[in-house]
Amino acid sequence: MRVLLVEDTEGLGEAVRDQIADDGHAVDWVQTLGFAEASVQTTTYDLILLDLMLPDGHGFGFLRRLRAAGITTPVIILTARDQVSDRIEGLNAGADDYLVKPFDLSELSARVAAVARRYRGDPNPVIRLGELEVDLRDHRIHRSGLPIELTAREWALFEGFIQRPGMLLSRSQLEDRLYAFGAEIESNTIEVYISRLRKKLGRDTIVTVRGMGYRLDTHGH
Amino acid sequence: MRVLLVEDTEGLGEAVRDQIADDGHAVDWVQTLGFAEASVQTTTYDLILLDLMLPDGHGFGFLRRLRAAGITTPVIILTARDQVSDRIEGLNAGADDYLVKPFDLSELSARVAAVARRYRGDPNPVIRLGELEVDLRDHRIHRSGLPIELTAREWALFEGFIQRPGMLLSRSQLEDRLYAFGAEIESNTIEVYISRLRKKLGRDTIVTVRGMGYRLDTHGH
DNA sequence: CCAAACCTGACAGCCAGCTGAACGCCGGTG
DNA sequence: CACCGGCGTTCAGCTGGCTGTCAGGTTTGG
Repeated sequence: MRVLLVEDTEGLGEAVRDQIADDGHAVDWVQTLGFAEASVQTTTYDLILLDLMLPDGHGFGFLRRLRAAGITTPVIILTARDQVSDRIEGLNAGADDYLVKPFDLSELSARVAAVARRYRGDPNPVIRLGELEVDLRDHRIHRSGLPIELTAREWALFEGFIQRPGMLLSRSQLEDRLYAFGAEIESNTIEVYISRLRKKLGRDTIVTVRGMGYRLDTHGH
Repeated sequence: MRVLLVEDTEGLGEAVRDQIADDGHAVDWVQTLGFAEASVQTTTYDLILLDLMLPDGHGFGFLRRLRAAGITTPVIILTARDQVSDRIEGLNAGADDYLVKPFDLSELSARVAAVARRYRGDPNPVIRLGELEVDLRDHRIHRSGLPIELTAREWALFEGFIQRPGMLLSRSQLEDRLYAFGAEIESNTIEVYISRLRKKLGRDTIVTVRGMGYRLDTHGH
């Protein structure tokens, strides 16, 4: 998918861009409504991620102009506040979904994936990994035919591995998946969850790369 | 099944047409109410998918004229998310189901399949689920042979589970079934209805997936 | 053989979810 | 017109299990 990210905050913008790119989408990142307008006129996007408070105006106007111009590209709004009126107004302005900052990156991935699935009409993808069968949509896992229960956090972490099989994921990347932006964690929580996942899914499922991070064992052996 | 698709948006129309065709149905796609009226006069359809905002008028008028003419063909309405009151009005006008754009194509397939099952008088228009027998067409449920009464809301919720047995449904997905799209952010209404359904249908019928949503227990126990 | 990095069992606090109860609204009824 | 019963929604108290932390053990690399 081709994604336009409209976000003026440096740190957040980078994190979002990298995450979406890692998910396999092409991202154009602009920081003002002016650039956004120019981009949508020259390029056809499959999804727009739109921050509302921007240096040169409010995102609603941009969204309304889009819709008025007959552009039906799905739009997910990113906003700082939990203002209910914002949410309703956003949906009325033609937004498709809504993410309240701070959000964690797995949440973002999930929403973007939902749009992508809609876009491609993809059916339910079941991934096979050694003796594991993973149903991404239904959040179900079977190991040698037996169902395995994962908690919310365990799933969020494991999903990160599944979506990037064999790729090295640093601890901070994994932390960003589990926790809202900025809310860094002090202790060895990631290690604990890795441990819990290994206990449930098999010792060799996740491989430690000492000093670097973890990766999923794709040989599934 | 023979399906009439009334939808003026090019991209969406194509996607829907292809999806339904892939499901093995014959699709006629028209882009105006005028063509739609002409089509229903010359052909008998088993299902009509109806967009509401069309270049030559609003879909409700068409739907009402259909019903007034004694045509009982099932109608599924497709509409944008910003028309909150549409759902209630649509159901009053004689619609059978309701899909909010943008929707998942697999979601569409599920609803169409539900109609198909209902319409064809399938060998089993009654779904069996453990000790439950569910009659989708008549909205009747028997548990171990004894009739069970569900209220409107309870049925709306339960139907969502029945149409996608075993699939994980998030709270917001379930809320979307009960309300066109309200701001029902802070309330445990869904939990209350889950609780009531469990009381009527059996504790194990609906399984909680903590932090993620609910799913129907397909093992029926 | 040492230090750093990592693993994992245990545990207390907390939060998501469950449910009985109450309230207001609506349509039907006497 | 007042009453009544059913339905939808909200609230509050409760509970179980998830979560994050720590401590002590184990592995790895140099």
